[in-house]
Amino acid sequence: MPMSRYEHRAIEPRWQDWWEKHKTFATATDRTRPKYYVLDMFPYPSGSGLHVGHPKGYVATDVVARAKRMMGFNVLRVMGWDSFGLPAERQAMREGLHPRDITSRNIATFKGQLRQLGLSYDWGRELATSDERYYRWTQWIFARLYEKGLAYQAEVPVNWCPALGTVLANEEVKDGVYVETGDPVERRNLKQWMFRITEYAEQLLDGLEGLDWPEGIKDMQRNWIGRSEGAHIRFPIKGHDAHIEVFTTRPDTLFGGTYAVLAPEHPLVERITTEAQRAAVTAYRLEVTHRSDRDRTGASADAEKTGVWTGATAINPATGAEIPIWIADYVLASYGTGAVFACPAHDERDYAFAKTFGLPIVRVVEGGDLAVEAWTGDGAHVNSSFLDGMDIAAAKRAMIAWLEAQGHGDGTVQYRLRDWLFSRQRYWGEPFPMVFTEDGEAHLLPDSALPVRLPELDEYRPTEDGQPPLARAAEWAVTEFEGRPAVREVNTMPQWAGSCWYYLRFLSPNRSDVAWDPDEEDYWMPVDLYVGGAEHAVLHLLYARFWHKVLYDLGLVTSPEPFKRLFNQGMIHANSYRDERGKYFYPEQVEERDGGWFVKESNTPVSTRLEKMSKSRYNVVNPDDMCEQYGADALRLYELFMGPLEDSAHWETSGVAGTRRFLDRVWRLVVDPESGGLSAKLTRDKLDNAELERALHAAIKKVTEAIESMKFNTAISEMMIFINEATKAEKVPVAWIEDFVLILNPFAPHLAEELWRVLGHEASTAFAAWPTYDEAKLVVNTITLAVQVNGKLRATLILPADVTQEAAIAAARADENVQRFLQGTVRREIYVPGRLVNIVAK
RNA sequence: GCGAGAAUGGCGGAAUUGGUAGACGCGCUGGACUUAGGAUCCAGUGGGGAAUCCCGUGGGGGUUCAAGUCCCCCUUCUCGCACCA
Repeated sequence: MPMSRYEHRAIEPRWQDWWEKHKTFATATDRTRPKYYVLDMFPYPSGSGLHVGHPKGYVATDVVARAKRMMGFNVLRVMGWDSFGLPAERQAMREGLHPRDITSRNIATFKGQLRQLGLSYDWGRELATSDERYYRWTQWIFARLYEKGLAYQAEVPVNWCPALGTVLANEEVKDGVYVETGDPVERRNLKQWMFRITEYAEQLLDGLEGLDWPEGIKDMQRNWIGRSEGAHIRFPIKGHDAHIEVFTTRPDTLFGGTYAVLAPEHPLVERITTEAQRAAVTAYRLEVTHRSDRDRTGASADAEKTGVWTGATAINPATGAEIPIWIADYVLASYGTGAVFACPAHDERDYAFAKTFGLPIVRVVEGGDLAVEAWTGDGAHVNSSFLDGMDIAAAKRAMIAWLEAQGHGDGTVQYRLRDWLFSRQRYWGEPFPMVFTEDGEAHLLPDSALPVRLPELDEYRPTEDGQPPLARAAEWAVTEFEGRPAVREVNTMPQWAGSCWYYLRFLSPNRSDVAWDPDEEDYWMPVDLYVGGAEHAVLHLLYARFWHKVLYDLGLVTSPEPFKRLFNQGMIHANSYRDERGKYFYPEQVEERDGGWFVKESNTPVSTRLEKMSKSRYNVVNPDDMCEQYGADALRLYELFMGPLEDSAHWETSGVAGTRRFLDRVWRLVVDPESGGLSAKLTRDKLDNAELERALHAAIKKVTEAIESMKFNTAISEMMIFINEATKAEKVPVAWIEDFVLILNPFAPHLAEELWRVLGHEASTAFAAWPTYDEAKLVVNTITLAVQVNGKLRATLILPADVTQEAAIAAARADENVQRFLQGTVRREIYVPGRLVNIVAK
């Protein structure tokens, strides 16, 4: 039964079923072709489903995947679920269901939504991190890290979030609140699992060099790792058989060091505080522990300083002078050695501190005005004995050499990166493969004991005495280890764990004997293109690189870096509407008139602004509605046509109507409205229409290049130009339309498949050969030459493309309008072949 | 405060990287076909102007025959980091 109109509601589900039935996108096993592994950052399957912002990256990778298949690559294109995590646990508590049920329900929603978009995933490789067939291997990798000495337990001051009843990683806390929910976070000392990611700081830094990642993301990682070169210097403490070890990046300023500062938590504080100062020190330390993180971080270098003198003094090894030892919370216990020497003349923080407490300021570098502020710029050293006259770089080298020779210190490298806090007090996460015997010793379970399954619980809150929820599973927790009674670790792993290695599990997701097949790994890795949001710039991407580097060192993977190329798609924003009181309204509740926006029913004025899409802002656009009304192909096209993929974009549903109109024009060009067969406009004859043919080749070229450059918006506009020209043309050769349908295929696959059938082809477009363009066809035989006089456009001439410089200039000078402006002597004539002539006159 | 990026019609955005600014799309205006159209097609659409002209890429300077593009200064916005010694 031929169809005469473009009925996306019939076409799209039909092709989705067809692809599924024919396993069109099952990953090829042929190893003779080049491979291409294109990966989306897999989503957390939330309860609210997808909005149109989510698929932007998925559509982009789908275009790449589909085009690469047509170009002869074996493509690995997969999707899975980052399905452990807090929201499912909270939703479970609200609804009285098990997080597992919540999770599978949410996954079904997400999967249905993705399926509607016609994304060419190999669903046979679907995985979920909360599936025990998956997390068994997450535990297995933990075991490898533990064996390598990279996992350890420590009593550490942690970010405790009372509202959630869990600790959070440093990266998850900003300005004293949990970045996801805004709940306040406080400091507590707890025994936690840590990863020695700091041991890999240098490698993680160096590895960035060769990666094809956005420079901004690489910078953020460099910044996060925070390598700084400097020195450790030892200051003997007067009257104690002990010394303070400080870290400094400015050993050259040692002669200006007039006091030392310890972090309030520093272990030496207790020992060196004098009786006279003890009360003040104790009070200050207490005050600091009560001070929230928000107060303590987030202050700038010149912020007002607090602190207390310990009563003790140290000897400056350079000057031999006695300097007071203070404690102050501007010195962080967790960075460097938790102690600094202060050179107030040349450090903003020390300057602010010295001014507050009237401590001496001694200049050792020329420059600036110390009466006003610290001088941190370069200059000749003064008051510095053997350093006098040197600039900073030279003085640093000289000082480090001197310290090392005298045994007072060493040149060293320090990282800002901290060890990774890896345990959470949650239920819905991976259990650790660890037990503790009665002596308190931790033991790694053998691989044969994996997976350590989550026990069934009906209550996911922490216990009354503050233990993690797993402590409620008494029967589960009590076990034995090598015949001795033991208890299981009741913390679980953070959500980052599963996403650290999922790209490897996709290689052999159904193997129960190995985490991944080494041959598959050798063939497919590294990921050729990884697309996702920039919000994962430091967290997920740094953690995953860390695990990968460990696996590389263990010989378990063959590539030192997991993601060769990274691309961050921008977010989609939409207008939101709210009244004075902050109440939001749905777009269909408001209307625009007289230059303002009003609620239709009440005439209440509302203000509009562009915001991130979210349920609470009433500005979410649902892809299901778009698929229903305009079709998945139109939606896919609009997602990419909005603007450069990396930019954030402003959603306008009318734009989807625009890409839909384009697809309608394509349809009408090919399909006869009466018969449903080929349009009479199409011809099997050869046709001499250089303009149209050029437009086709321009489109093929642009689309081909877009697969590498990811500049899909301009590629789509080039396809539109071809269709506009073809619509105007009397006749269009079938062969040209066929090429066009093939380049359209990655963007609008349902329509392309349908038209491909109408054009008489039996096979799917999925593996049709990618059209090639001919540079010769792109050459035009006439050029439009811009003619300028003194840089101003005075005429445009149509000339043969092979016009000589002389002929072009002659034609330009002959032009009537040019003549009018050509007064005075011609000083110069500039000719840019094929583009313009500029005549410079008097 | 430090670091990175951005600013082009009513709107989203193009511009071979120094060579006709505004491609393509949205929106808008007019027309055609229509009982009707939120369908389709055609024409127009940066501003000013009768004009073959003038002005115009956040603002100010500069380099150049020629600047959205290069250099200097400023403004605004976005993102990241933020007492890391």
